Order: sequence, then C-alpha cells, then structure tokens
Amino acid sequence: MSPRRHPCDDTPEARETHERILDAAQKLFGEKGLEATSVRDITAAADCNVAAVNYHFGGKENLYLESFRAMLGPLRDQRMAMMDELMARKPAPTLEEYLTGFAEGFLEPLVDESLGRRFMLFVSREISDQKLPTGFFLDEFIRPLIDRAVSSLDRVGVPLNPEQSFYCIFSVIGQLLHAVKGHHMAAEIEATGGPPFELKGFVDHFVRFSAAGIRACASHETTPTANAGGES
Amino acid sequence: MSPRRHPCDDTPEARETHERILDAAQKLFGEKGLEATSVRDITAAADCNVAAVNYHFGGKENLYLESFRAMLGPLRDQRMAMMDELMARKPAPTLEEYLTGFAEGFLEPLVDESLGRRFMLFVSREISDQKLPTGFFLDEFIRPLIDRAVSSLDRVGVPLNPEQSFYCIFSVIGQLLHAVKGHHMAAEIEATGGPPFELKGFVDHFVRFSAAGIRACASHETTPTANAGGES
DNA sequence: GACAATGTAAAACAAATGTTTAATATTGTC
DNA sequence: GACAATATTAAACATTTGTTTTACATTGTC
Repeated sequence: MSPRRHPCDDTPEARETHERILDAAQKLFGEKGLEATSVRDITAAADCNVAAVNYHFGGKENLYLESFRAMLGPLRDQRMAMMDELMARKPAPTLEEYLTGFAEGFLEPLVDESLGRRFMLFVSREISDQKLPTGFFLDEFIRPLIDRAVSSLDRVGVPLNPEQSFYCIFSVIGQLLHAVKGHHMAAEIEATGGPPFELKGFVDHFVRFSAAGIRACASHETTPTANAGGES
Repeated sequence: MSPRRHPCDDTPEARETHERILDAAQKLFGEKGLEATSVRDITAAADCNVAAVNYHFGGKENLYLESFRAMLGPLRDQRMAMMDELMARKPAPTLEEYLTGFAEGFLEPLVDESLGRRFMLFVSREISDQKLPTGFFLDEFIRPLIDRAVSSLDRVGVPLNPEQSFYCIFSVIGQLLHAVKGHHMAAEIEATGGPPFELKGFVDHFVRFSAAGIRACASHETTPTANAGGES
C-alpha cells in the first residue's frame, strides 16, 4: 500500500541514488518551483528511473518537503552559530559590527552555487508562494532565527523594547531579502540598462542605514516626534 | 492559423466574457501562480467554455501576460500620481511626511480585495519566480517607479547623491515588500502563536527607522564612520 | 428569410503529468 | 547454489494538461 518507508541505506548504492535524487530535486525545485518541475525532470537529472522517486520518497510532494528539510536544519544552525559568534566576541561588537556580520552571514550563501544558495531560492519562493505545510517553515526556520536575532540585538547596547526589536529585525530582514532578489535579478537589471547592483556596496549602505534606524527606534520612547542621533 | 486577433468588442456580450475571463485569471493567477492554475480553473470561475480562453486571448501564457498588463498601467500611474501629489504639497513635506505617504500609498492596496491587492500578489510572485518576458515587468513598472521615487526623494530636503538615493529607495521598498509578505502571512503567524503583525504599527516604525536611515546616508560624505542626526 | 460574421459550446486531440505494476537485477545470508 | 530482501528498471496506468476542431447559436445587413 504505502511503499515509502525510508530504507535508503541498505546498500551504499541505494543511499547514493537517494542522495542523487535529493540533490537534483533541491536544485530544480529551487530554480523552477514545485509545479514547474516534473518528476521526470528530476529523475533525468539524477540519472535514475521515474519510479525511484516514489520508491525512495513516496511521492513528489514528499520529496519537495524532504528537499527542503534536508537543507533547513544545517542552514538554520549555521546562522544561529553566526549570531552566537557575533555575540561572543570579547569586546562586545558595536551596532555597526553586528549589522555587518549579520548581513554578511545572511548574504554569503549567495555568492557561489552552494547549499545556501539553493536554500535561498527555496526560501524566496516559499515566502511568496507557500507550498509547504502551514507553519512548518515558519516554526522550523523563521521564528527561531527571529527570536535569536531579537535576543542578540538585545545585547548590543541599544535599548529596545520587544516590539521595537521585532520591527527592527523585520526591517533588517526585509532589506536583506530584497537584496537577495536584487542579486538574482542583477543580470537582467544590467541587461536592460539599469545601474549595476553590487552586494558589497549595498552592505555598506545597509549598515549605515539600519544602524541609524535602530538607534532612532531606541531613542524613541514617549515623544511623538522622533529625532535621530544620541548614541554614546 | 492564429485565431488570436483581439476582436473582443463586437458585441457587448463578447466584451463581457472577455472581461470575465480576465477577471478570473487575475484572481487565480495571483493566488496560485501560472502553473498551479489551469485553463479550466479559469473558465470555470469565469463561467464560460474552455475554448473561450484561446479564442479571446490566444492561449494561456498570453492570458497571463494580459492579466498582468491590464493591472500594470493603472496601478503604476496611481503610484506615480501619489508621489506627484506628495511633492506638490504647498509646504514641502518633511521626510517623515514623505515616508508616511509613500508607505500608505504602497500598502493601501492590501487592505481590501481590490485591484491593487491582486496586483500585489502578482508582483510578489513575479519577483521571486519570473514568468513574464525578461525586462517587461522591470521596464514597465519597477524602473519608472524607482526613478520617480529617487527624483521625488531628491526634493524633500535631504542631500543624497544618485547612488545613495537608489540604495535608500532600495531599503525602503525592501521593507515595504516584506511588510506585504508579513501581511499575507499574518493569519498563519498568529495561528502559530507569533506576535500579531499590524500594518499600522509597522508603518509608524518604518517611518522612524527609514527617516533616520536616510538622514544618516545623507550626512555620510567622506567620513568613514557615520553618525546619525543633524537635520534642521 | 438568406447570408455572413462573430461568439459560444461540446467534444476530441495529443502530450505530459504523477503514480503503480510487474519483471529484472543486485546483494547479503545460510 | 538457493533463498530472501532490497533496489532498479521498463512498461503501463489513469488523469490532467493546453489546444483544436467541429457544430451550433446569435447578431446585424441586405
């Protein structure tokens, strides 16, 4: 009835095909999305039979989820560690150093054809076109990272209440995700005559822009009109 | 050979079906995307025959493009006008007023089931999963708006060079697009126990955050370390 | 009323989809 | 070598896909 039981490691060869399918699926699902990628596209790229997908993963939808899950854990932990490392520095980092580290850790996976890049494609797509079970992506990835970011931002010397922290992280992530889009569209932008989009230049701007923004939010308490400036 | 010739207005009835198909297509394409929406889904929603899509639009892909095009012009012009109106105010608006108007004009279409909301769904999807001809969306919508935004920001009293203006607009739009996502995911976020995402509260934060960020970028000339503050 | 033109409808089309079946190969164990 | 378990393959499965064909209805014109 249900042939999906995840054996996948009886022989090294079997494990190999299992891995090849997962690899091809991550690549193709990330590039073209769930519907636009056929099972035959994947098995062709993985150089195996069509039935192998159902044998190893029990169906296309489950393969999509497993492709995502296989990347999610390592990437989430990597970013968690990145933030922990930032907070563990001997002299506490300035807000600018914190933001620089955050941005580089966020955008670094984009530069080469790495696991992180594939995952980013997945994430971009999933955010605007949910295909995973409700809450899965949010609970397993987004929320832990936001929580960690909020609490790490808390120790960087800028006094923010929880709501302010959340909104500041929201603004930071919004900018960085948009930079991901800009990076993906860079070729097209330049092809049609737009200004070249450079990640390096953007990070400089991002740090300056966001540091001032965060400080402005911190210094805003009860006074209705906000003024920038006022740090040590 | 090619039955698509856009007659579409010989009889009032014909024009009506034409419109019904376009309406259903905008709704469904925006909600589920190109591949996940079948021609039969559309014709069922439009209450007409399957062949009508090919008769009136010459195929599914062309219908997708036409659905987008029909929204693009009005929405772009509306936002252009919004920015023009902002700039034409008798006393020149402050940066905060400018940002408030910009954010409200950007997010306003989200509140109800309007043309703007449909278009936003389309845009979100298209940004992370391009289905339209290369450059079309960029040239017809994104670039004109960015250009207008850059030049309008130029007259609000904050001295920015072109590169700084571009990056600031980039940061602003990144935050607002992410707010769109947050708004779309609001139900899901709250269902899983997250903090409620309120557009109103976000706009307040956004204005404070971005005004400080923009001023920081403006005051940054040759000094490597940027300090916020310093407006009139 | 006849004619032509245009819109609509039902049916059929070939191609592609995800999945399953059944047969074959491969491996480890006795 | 025989047996059983696992993995791979080729073929077939039933649907669904976008599109086309053919016939029918409607309308305006003479």
